[in-house]
Amino acid sequence: MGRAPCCDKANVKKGPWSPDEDALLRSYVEKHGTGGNWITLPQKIGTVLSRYLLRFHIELLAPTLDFCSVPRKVGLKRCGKSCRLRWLNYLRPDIKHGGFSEEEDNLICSLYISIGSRWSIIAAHLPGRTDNDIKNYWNTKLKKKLFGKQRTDRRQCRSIGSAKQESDRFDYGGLGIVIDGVGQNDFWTSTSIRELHGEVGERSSSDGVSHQSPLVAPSSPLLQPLREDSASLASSSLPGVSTDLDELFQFDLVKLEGLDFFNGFEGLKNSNEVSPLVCPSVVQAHNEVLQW
DNA sequence: AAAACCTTCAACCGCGTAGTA
DNA sequence: ATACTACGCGGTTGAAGGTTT
Repeated sequence: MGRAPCCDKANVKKGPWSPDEDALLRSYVEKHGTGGNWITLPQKIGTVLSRYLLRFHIELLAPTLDFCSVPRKVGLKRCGKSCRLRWLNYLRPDIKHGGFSEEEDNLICSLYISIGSRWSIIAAHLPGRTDNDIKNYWNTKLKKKLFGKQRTDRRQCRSIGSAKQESDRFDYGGLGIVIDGVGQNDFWTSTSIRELHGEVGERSSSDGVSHQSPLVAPSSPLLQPLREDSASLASSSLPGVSTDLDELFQFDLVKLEGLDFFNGFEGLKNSNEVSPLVCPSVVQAHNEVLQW
């Protein structure tokens, strides 16, 4: 018996996000926040959007449009987990896109040498960078740079998003409100409209969606003190803290060959101490973990 | 020109952990 | 104490696009 899936795999869309999906998620999260529950977020987005579209239809388009042309099931057909990832890695307003600076390279390298592939901790020291971003950057470029492979300088002209992605789309009333994932049987009937009206009426005051507090920027991990990192390092699945910390800082001297280009690595080759020439925050992190 | 190969990176997967009933 | 649920993390995958042959 495996673990239960986090969502109904058959009814969620996978693959690259379309610009419309991005816009839906972004606007919802910016307005309503996540509500502390990513799993139910796609349904909430659908609920809000359904009400909006129905009102839009009734108030503005009723004289001209057939009710049956109003989409009944709208929203994000995405797994909550996927929404979380998309928001955290791409849509968050404080994300820094684009190439890494030399300074960032150095910091990533030194932190990797110091604490290994704890990408979330490393990301916490690079404002605007995500762990996924740093992990990819490490795996594709920095690792090769560090361990001697020639890096090919290549333009990064990959287009963001997925313009090529196909999906069933519904252009609402030809007014530019485009909805993805509307199938043949997903349109409103007079019965279903009544049902929704009843439902909205019953829950108008205890709605749980419209009354959620607006998004509060998560306490930025970027600003958290290193001590927290140290604590999480020491407590994260490390049964024997001192032993494992020792292992954590056992540098493989073979792997450190070829690091000469990197300021401060000379010291690393000769001892288990982080050279003070390495970025100060790394020294601090290293020392605090050891002290812990 | 085109096939083969390589690189990049967004997204997925599954596991460990924390919180809660 | 136990079971369940959701979150967060790190490893991996695969599509897209670039480069080489």
